[in-house]
Amino acid sequence: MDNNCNTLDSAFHALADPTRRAVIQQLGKGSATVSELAAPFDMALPSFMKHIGVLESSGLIESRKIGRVRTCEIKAKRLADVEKWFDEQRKIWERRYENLDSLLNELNGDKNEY
Amino acid sequence: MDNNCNTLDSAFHALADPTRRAVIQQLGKGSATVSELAAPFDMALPSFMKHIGVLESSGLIESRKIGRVRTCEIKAKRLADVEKWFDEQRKIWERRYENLDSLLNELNGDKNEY
DNA sequence: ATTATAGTTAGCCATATGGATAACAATTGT
DNA sequence: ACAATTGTTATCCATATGGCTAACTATAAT
Repeated sequence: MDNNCNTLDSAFHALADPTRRAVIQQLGKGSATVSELAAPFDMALPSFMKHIGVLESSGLIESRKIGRVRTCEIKAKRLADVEKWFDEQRKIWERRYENLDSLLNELNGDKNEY
Repeated sequence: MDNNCNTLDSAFHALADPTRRAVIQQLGKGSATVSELAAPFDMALPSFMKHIGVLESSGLIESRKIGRVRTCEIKAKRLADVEKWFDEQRKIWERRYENLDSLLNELNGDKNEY
């Protein structure tokens, strides 16, 4: 996987915002309209729509308008693409450890570093 | 996991840049100094150092200076924290599918949507 | 036909981001 | 001592981001 990758750039950027993550989480439960999605947030609609725009142009969601209502749904595949990046990183850095034990030890060690 | 979470904000933001993802990938292979990490990039050192700063303040890497050399290492746990967010999302949206087959069908369907 | 609903478009604004250069430490090598 | 190496600090700059309001369009609903 290429790190110099627009897809990952925009997906990670889209996820770097609590409003947008919350939208993703909500859409994980099922499709929803823009105003349904916007309801929990204390934010003007045009501002909220920008978040929808960022999510959609990142490929994490998709939407279509029927009548005056725009309905959004999550795109499972794009989330999977991002996870794949993590899988690949893990493969790389797990090579440094002879066995799973030393890896787990490092993970546990980190918990006590602060 | 709370979506309104500074840790995720800064980690996702840190990963939303190809230079920084490449640094993470390189550090996955082992610790390295700032100038070693900077070498592949056509970028002034102060600019590159900002990326290191972003990565470090996100908790994805850690560094310490010995003499005049600053050595960086990856922090496995923070990457794992981010992956955990994906795990939780997957748990949520997998509830919508009765079985793995319909899930896989949607994933395959997405491949042919363009 | 009016009115209410659901988005959209167009600006505006403050701050953050990602890059640069120039000048300055502080170590290390000769 | 002097020079080279390795970062660091201080500005500066253009653009992007995330919020707002005001005014608008298009589609129901009454």
